[in-house]
Amino acid sequence: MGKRDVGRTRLSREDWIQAALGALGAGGLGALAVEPIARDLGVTKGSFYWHFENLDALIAATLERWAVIDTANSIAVIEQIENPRERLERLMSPPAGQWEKSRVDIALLAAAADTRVSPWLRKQHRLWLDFAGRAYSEMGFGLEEAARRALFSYSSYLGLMQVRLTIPEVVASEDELTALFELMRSVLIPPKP
Amino acid sequence: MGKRDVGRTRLSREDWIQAALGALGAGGLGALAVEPIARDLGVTKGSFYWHFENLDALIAATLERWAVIDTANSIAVIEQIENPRERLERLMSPPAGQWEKSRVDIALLAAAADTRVSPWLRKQHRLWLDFAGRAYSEMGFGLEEAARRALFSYSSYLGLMQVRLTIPEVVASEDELTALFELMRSVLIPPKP
DNA sequence: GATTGTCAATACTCCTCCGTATGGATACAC
DNA sequence: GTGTATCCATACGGAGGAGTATTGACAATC
Repeated sequence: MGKRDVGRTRLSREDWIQAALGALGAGGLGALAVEPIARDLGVTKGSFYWHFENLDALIAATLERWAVIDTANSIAVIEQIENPRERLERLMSPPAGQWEKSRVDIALLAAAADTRVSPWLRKQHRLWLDFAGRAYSEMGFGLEEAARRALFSYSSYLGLMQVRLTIPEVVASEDELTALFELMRSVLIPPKP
Repeated sequence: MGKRDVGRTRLSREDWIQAALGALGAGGLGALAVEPIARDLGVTKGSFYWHFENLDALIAATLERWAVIDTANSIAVIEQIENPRERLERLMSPPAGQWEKSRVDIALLAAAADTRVSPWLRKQHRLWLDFAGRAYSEMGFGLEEAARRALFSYSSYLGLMQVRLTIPEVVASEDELTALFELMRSVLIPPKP
């Protein structure tokens, strides 16, 4: 966010990626630009072009990093759970802790039309859909129905985060948010037999 | 879309708004720019600045127009139905005909961070939420629960359209889309008593 | 302490877009 | 057909960002 201490240490490729993630979450893909980020880092673009080939390289590196932080961090953990219903319940819970993280998700969703992010976004979606689809399948749904439910769950989840970020007033309190996700689970995960 | 016949008739303010809507749906808010649209219309920006004060004026006019086309066309029609369940079912149906229309919706959602569209977007959301909330309320839900269900329905609807536009492969056939919305209704609209 | 490698500042060129100013063209009024 | 309003082209100026090339500062190494 704020400018860093001027004249302190020198920057690494990693610093640029972190700053890029911040810019992406704050201002969308359009904010992922060399000169603005350089200003924010208290540096000129002379630095940037030493660490990266060009802007596209930064975007690619940022997406790559995000894939590790985001999906791997959530799905990889939930995958350990053996009970499929429990997996789905975890999947349909409010993002733990930082809403800043989901800002990046929404920013990427908003940039779905951009050819530099769309292929990457497809992969992320497939991961989620396959994962949720498998859980539904294990719960006894046929393949088609399982895939369909997974897709609908995913859509609802994304839509919920998007609306929350777009019009925060409607989800004023944390309690309201909890209730919303509770409704989501009760509606999308069939009751125990 | 394609360039228009060069040297034909002259343009009206209306033509610019139509072209702007096309650009918005095709390339997002970023494509709502004077010179690109002028090129697409086979005209220079000399024309534009005669019809409009500046770019912001075009954006405002385009949003205004979209509010009429979109909301008035859907909600105003459904509002006539007296049965609340039927209203909800109509609300949660695939957008009639043109998917081009939902492209604009998604583009605007993607631009939610922009201060020129966010106030307008809020109004649209409120319209939808109030409308669906009232329907749920009439079906016997308490105010809180009705509002919550409305919000969740809206989120799901938006998410569904967004995912469909982002990864069309997952909703390959029309039948699959129909099935998806059917699932949505069956899950979000309580069965008849 | 001189050398080499790492990182960043400066100073460009190129491009795209916004907005203005002004004059030219076309249609309509009368 | 002359005049006037309407619509558009041309030619500006200015801003901001992508890249490149060159030089400078600092650190590590030997």
